[in-house]
Amino acid sequence: MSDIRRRRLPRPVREQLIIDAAIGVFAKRGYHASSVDEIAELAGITKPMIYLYLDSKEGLFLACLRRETERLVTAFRAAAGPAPSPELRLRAGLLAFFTFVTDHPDSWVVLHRQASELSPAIAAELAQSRQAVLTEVSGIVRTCSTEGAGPACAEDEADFVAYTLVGAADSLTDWMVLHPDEHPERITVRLMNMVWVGMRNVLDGEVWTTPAGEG
Amino acid sequence: MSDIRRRRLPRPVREQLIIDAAIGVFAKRGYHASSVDEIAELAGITKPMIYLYLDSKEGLFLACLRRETERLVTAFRAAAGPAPSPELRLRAGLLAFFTFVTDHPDSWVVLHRQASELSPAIAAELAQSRQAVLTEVSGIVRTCSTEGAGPACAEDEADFVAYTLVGAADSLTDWMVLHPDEHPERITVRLMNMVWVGMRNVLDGEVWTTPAGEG
Amino acid sequence: MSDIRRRRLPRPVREQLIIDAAIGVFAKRGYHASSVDEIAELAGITKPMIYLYLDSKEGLFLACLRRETERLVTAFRAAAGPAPSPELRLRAGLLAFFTFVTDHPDSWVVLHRQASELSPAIAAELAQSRQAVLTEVSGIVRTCSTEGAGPACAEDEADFVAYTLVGAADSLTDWMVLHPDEHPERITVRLMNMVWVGMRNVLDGEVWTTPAGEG
Amino acid sequence: MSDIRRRRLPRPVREQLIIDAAIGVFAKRGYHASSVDEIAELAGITKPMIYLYLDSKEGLFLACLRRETERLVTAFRAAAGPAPSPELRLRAGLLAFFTFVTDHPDSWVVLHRQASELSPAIAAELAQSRQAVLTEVSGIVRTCSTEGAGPACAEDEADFVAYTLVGAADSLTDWMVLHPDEHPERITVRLMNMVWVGMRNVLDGEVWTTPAGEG
DNA sequence: GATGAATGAGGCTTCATTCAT
DNA sequence: TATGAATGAAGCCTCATTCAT
Repeated sequence: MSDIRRRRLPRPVREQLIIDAAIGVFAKRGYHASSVDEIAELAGITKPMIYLYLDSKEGLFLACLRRETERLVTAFRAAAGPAPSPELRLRAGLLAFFTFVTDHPDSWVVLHRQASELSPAIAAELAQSRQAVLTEVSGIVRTCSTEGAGPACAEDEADFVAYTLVGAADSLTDWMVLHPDEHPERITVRLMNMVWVGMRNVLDGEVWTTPAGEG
Repeated sequence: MSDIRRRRLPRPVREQLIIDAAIGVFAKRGYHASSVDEIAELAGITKPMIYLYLDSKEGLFLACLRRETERLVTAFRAAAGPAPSPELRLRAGLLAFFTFVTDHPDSWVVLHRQASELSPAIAAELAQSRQAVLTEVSGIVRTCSTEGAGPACAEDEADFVAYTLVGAADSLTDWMVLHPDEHPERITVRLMNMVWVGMRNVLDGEVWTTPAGEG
Repeated sequence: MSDIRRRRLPRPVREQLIIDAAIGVFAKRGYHASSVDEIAELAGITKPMIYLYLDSKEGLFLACLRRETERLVTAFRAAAGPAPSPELRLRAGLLAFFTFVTDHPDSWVVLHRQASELSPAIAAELAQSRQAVLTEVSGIVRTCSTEGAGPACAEDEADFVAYTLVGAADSLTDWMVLHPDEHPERITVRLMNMVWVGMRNVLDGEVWTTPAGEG
Repeated sequence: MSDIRRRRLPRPVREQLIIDAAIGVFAKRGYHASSVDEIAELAGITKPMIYLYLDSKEGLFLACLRRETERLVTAFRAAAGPAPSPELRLRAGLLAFFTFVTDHPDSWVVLHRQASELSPAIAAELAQSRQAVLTEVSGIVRTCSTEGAGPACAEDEADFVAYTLVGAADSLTDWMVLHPDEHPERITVRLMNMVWVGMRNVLDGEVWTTPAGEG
């Protein structure tokens, strides 16, 4: 009885419902191919409400970006922060990431799979969003080197490792779609296996050399 | 005489010019935000020619995809194929990739940075294109395990590693933009350093375990 | 106590405040380009109040028209009525007009500078408003002829003169903007200088003829 | 046979037809209340053609403004230029004006009866258009003073007179609508009668004074 | 007396695509 | 081989107006 057609909701509630709907459509179609009409219909209201609350299609997309970036970063920090060692922090962060992507696949698509076609304002926000993720990862990575390496050099190396990790994790979200039975835990363990040793090599400045006797 | 404005070119030549122009525009704006008008102007002809030769905007995009996929796979194979060991094949392949991206950044954007917004036909072709890259990598990876592991299992593991590698490499193309002085060779070495050891652990089925006394 | 934010004003007061705001917006933007939203905001209330009190955007504009027409006509009559001779009545009327326009430029813009784009109801009211002004002027003009000319004919001539005068005066309001130091008195005198003699010629039925030996 | 549905006209021809239609609609409804749809329908084509040729609604309006301003100014000059005396030049100019308005009433409405609601670009063009008319009139007026008065002062006076004349003439176009049997010649003569003498007083710097024994 | 929530309708603009030459 | 002319469809956005409290 309390849901007499969920009409006349207070603004903050409506806004979240609109953003929910928008994420779904933006993820499915991409920014340009999404129509505000479809988002409005999915949200159960009419277009003018979207423009009243979120200003424009661009404003709507930015709102999605901001909300989901915050959610992801929060989840990542909450998981990685309390862990007692660099190794476990990285493991916890990766697990949080794969869990987030498993639970909110649309959000991840909206955050990281938009093409290069976006307006300056959106491109800036998107870059910032991606940077926020990289910053979290890089922060952990910097604490992972065996020795306490020099700061400037270490920063560059840590960035390199962070890009590698984020790219690998992103790509593995596609692999997950092909292996729906694999749990985030398993994937995390495998990725750790794959990068943990080599990552520290890189951070410590060790250099791979062409095997003896070859090209 | 030679500058009768290069009108009346034979069809195959025109087609390549059109595809050249299209890749530039698609990379800059993304599929949906690109207009056939702009591509026609950049190619120096009128729209009806595009429709006559490539059928539709979709057909034009597919042509771009196919040509560039073939170029990339060919470069990869030419580099990796002749190398005498798995390690060197992987190294050569990665180097070929980073070199390709450095030389043809637009092509890579068109191939791997298009949003999820595309029509079924395009989405299929794009998946196939990405799969072609993954197949090459996976093929090499499968020869890298220390022991000759069981085939079925190995295939899955090799795929996992391939997704990781392609994702890492893709992401590192962004890192390259921020570090324009780093050459493909340097990046390849670093990436090898980072994954070579761990990759073989994964392929050999070794399992990372939570460090003793934690979690 | 007096600044409980002036909420809950009695209806007649609120109505005047709304009309004040509306005149400003209508003058600045024109009828169609004005939005009820902007008027409501400027008036310090919400849109439903405007609809409650003035019925519609059209009703609001009509209310502006009526109030300002009455103000202008009243000012004109008060000035022209008591003067002892036709000449002085006309002079006083013109002075009242230029003074009104100086003091209430928005009102005059709303009254006489709206495009032809208005709804029938508004167009009718606007025509009536302009006619009210013309009627005042024409009434004075009719008393200005030297001789007591025949009525029917005189009426037509007086109308002609009235249109001329009102058009001239209207146009001079633009001239005033370019010459902000000129006072209404000076302009009135000049306009009188320019039309007084010829006006009476026209009213007396004298006909200008092409100068001898030309055309 | 040559008019197999007037389709596929060359661009310059189509453009003029579009402008013709636009003037009609803009005059009837005003800029804001006019819809590009209606203009397209009246022009016998579809909207995209309008945008292809004239860029935007604003561009379309500007094209109307420019074409009609040029026509009016040309007609005015052609009439006034050759006349042998100031008086006759003014008379010829006024006659050309009233003839133009009679023949192209929509053009005049578009040129001088648009409200204050227009975009900066349009407002600027409109001001320029009105100024062009005033400049023509003012140029003639300046030659009308009895004596050769001082230039600077004379310029100001001439402007005053020009504003008066243009305003009077504009207003009389409304009067003409109520008196459809009056020909431009008659109106011109009357207006000359009304202003010729007084105008020269003003230009010569004579000052009207309140009649003795009054005020 | 006053308002926050909501909408139907319509306007400007652009795009992929085709026709006739 | 090549193009100027033309369009159907659809998208973003805004506005006057009303409902429920």
